Amino acid sequence: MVVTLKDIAIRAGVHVSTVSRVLRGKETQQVSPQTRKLILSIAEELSYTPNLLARAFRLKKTHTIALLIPDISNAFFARIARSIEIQSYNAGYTLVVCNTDEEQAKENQYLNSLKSRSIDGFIIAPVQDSKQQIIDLINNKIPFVLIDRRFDDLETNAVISDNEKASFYATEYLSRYQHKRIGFICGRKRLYTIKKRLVGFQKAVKQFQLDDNPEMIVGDGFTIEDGFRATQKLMALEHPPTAIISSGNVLTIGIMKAIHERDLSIPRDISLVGFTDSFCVPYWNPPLTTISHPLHQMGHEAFELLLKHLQAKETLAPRQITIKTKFHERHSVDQPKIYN
Amino acid sequence: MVVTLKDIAIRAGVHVSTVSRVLRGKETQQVSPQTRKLILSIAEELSYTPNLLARAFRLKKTHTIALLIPDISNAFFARIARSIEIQSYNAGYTLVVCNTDEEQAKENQYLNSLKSRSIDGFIIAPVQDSKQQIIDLINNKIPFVLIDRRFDDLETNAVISDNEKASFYATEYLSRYQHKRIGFICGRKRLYTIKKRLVGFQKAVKQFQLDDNPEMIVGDGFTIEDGFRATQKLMALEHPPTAIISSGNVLTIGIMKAIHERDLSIPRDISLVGFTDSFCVPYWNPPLTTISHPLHQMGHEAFELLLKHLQAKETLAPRQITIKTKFHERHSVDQPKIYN
DNA sequence: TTGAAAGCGCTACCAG
DNA sequence: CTGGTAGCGCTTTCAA
Repeated sequence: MVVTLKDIAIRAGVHVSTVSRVLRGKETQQVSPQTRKLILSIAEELSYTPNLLARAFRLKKTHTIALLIPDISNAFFARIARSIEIQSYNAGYTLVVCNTDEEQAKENQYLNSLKSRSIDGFIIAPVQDSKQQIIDLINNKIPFVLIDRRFDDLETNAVISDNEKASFYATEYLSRYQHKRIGFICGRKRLYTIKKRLVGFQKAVKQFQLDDNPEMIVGDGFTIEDGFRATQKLMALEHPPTAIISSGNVLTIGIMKAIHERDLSIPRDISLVGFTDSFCVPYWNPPLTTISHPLHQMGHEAFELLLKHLQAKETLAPRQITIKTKFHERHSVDQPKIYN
Repeated sequence: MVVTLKDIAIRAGVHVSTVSRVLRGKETQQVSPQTRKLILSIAEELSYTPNLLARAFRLKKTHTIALLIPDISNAFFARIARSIEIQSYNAGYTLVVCNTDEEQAKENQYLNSLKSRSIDGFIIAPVQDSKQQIIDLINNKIPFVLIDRRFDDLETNAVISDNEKASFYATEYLSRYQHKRIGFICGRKRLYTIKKRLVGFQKAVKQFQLDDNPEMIVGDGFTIEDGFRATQKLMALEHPPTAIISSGNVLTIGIMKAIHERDLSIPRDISLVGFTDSFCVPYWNPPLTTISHPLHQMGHEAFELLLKHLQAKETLAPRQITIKTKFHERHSVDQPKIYN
C-alpha cells in the first residue's frame, strides 16, 4: 500500500497537520525536535513519498511546464527541447512536450487541455495562424515564453534569433561570389522567422543590386516536397537563379533532390546556403554552407526566463532576448558558371 | 474566474452531483432530459472546462503516460517519441518525455518522481545498468512497455527489433564483397540491442569463416568520441579491418571522422555499414549503407500495447513484439583493395 | 508547539 | 431521477 501522511501520523501518535509541517513546512515552522525526529524516522522507515498529485491539486501548482513545438523529430526543435529538459530536470520541473504540426487547431487544443491540468508555465514556438491563444494566455496571467518566433505587435517574453541579419549576411555572402540571381525558398510564410529572413534577403537584394524579380521568392511550407516543388519552380524560370537560400532544415533535402534530378551539381552548377541545424550537415554530399542557431543557448535562456516568472511574487515585465546565429562556410558555394 | 461544477449547480438550481452526472456520467445514468439540457446550456454559457487535476486526483488516473528514452535529440528516439505522441494525442493522453542520458540514476529518479505523480503507464527504453526499477514496476503492477531493449530474463511487455538477424545479415553482406576482416564497433555493451548485434556478428564470423580476432570488436559507448577512438584502435591493429560495422547513429560520425583523418576514403579504402536511422543519411558523403528501424511502427506497437493494458480490467499477460529492420544498399561498401 | 477543521473540485455511493 | 454525504491526500488557518 501507498503510505500517506495519515499513516505516519497514526504511528507517531500525532496529527496529520503536524506531520505535514515537519515534512513540508518552511524552516521557520516551530516543531519540537523530538516530534520532528520521530516523524522523520517513521517517514524514512515507511519510505514515504508524498503524493504529488494531491499536493498539486491543493496548491494549484503542478511543477510542470509544457513545451509546444511543431515537431520533436525535427532536429531544430529536438535540440531546443533537450536543452530545456535538462534544465527543467535540474530545477525539479516535469516537462511535457507537445507537437503542433504547425496546426493552429492542435496548438489550441493542447493549450486548453494543458491549462485545465494546471500547467505552471509554457514555452511555445507558436504556429502563428492566429494570436488569439497567446492573447488569452496573457489575459489569464499564465507565465509563458515564446521561442524562435514572436508576434511583432505583441509584447511578450520571447527568445528569438537574429533571422534578418543572418539572411542579409547569407545573401551578401553569395553576392560576394558574384551571384546576381539568388532564389529564396521560404518555409511557411506566415512565420515570424520566415518573414524576418525574407526582409533580410530583400534588403540585401536592394543594397547589392541583385535581381529583384519577385519570382525569385518561392515556397510556403517546410516539407521535403515543398522544397522540391519550390526548386522546380525556380529552375523553370526563364532566368533561373545561380544560387539558392533555403530557410529550412528538411526543406533543404527537397531542394537538393530537385537539383540532383536535373543532373545539376552543387556548387558547380548552383550554389546553396541553408538555415539548417542538423548535426550531420557537415557529412552531407556536398557539405552544406549553413546558418545555424545556438539551440542550446536558446532553450537555456527561454527556460531561465520562464523560471524567473514562475518564481516571481508579482507579474514581471516581458523581455525579449535575441540570440546570434552562426555562419558556417563549407563547400556548397562557388562562383556562378552556367546561366550567367 | 474559473468555473466549477458548483457554479453550474447554483445557476441551475440543482446539486453538484447532478451536474457531474450530466457532464461526466456514463450514458446509462438516468437524468431527466430537461435538467440535462439546462445544465448543458449553462455549462456552455459559462464555458466550463473540467479541472483535470481535480479529476485525476479523485480518480487516481491522470490520463498521462511517460516515455523514458536516453536522448530525445537522437533521431532514433525522436522518431519513436513522435510516433507515440501522435497516438497518445489521438487517444486523449498527455505524454511526458524524459531523457535518461543512459544514466541509471536519472532513470530511477524519473521513475520515482513520475510514480508519485500517478502516471498511468510507461514506455521505456531502459538504461539496463540495473533491472531493479523494472522489477519494482512489475511488483507495483504499473503498466509499462519496454521499447528497443528488453531483459532476456524478465517477462515484460516489449517492442524490439531483430538486431541479431540484422547484424548477421550485414556481416554476411560484407563477406559477399570478399571482406574477411570486419571490425565491429559496439555501442554500450551492456545494452540488449548491442549484445544481440554482437551475437549476430559473431555467428556470421563463424559461419562465413571470417577473421575471428577478438580485437576486431571494439568500443563501449555511443558518442562521436567513442566512435572516433574505437576506429583509431581498429586502424592501429597490425591487420586492420577492411570493413566496419557501426552500431550507432552518432557513433558513425566519429567513425567517419577517424577514417577521413587517416586520409582513407569510403568505400575505396574501407567499407562501412551502420545501424543508423537519421533521415539525412542518403545525403551523407558518401551515402551510407545502413540498417534502419521502422521507428514509427515500433512506437505505434508500443503505444497500442500499453493502451491495451491501461484499458484492461484485469492484468494481461506480457507480450513481446519483434519488428523487422530494413537493409538499405547505398555506396559505402566495395570490395577490399588495400590491406588485402 | 500542536490539534482541529476546512476545503481544493471532483466522483461515487446510498437513500429517498 | 435527484440530493446528500463522504472522501481522495494534502496544506493552511485558527485556536488552544
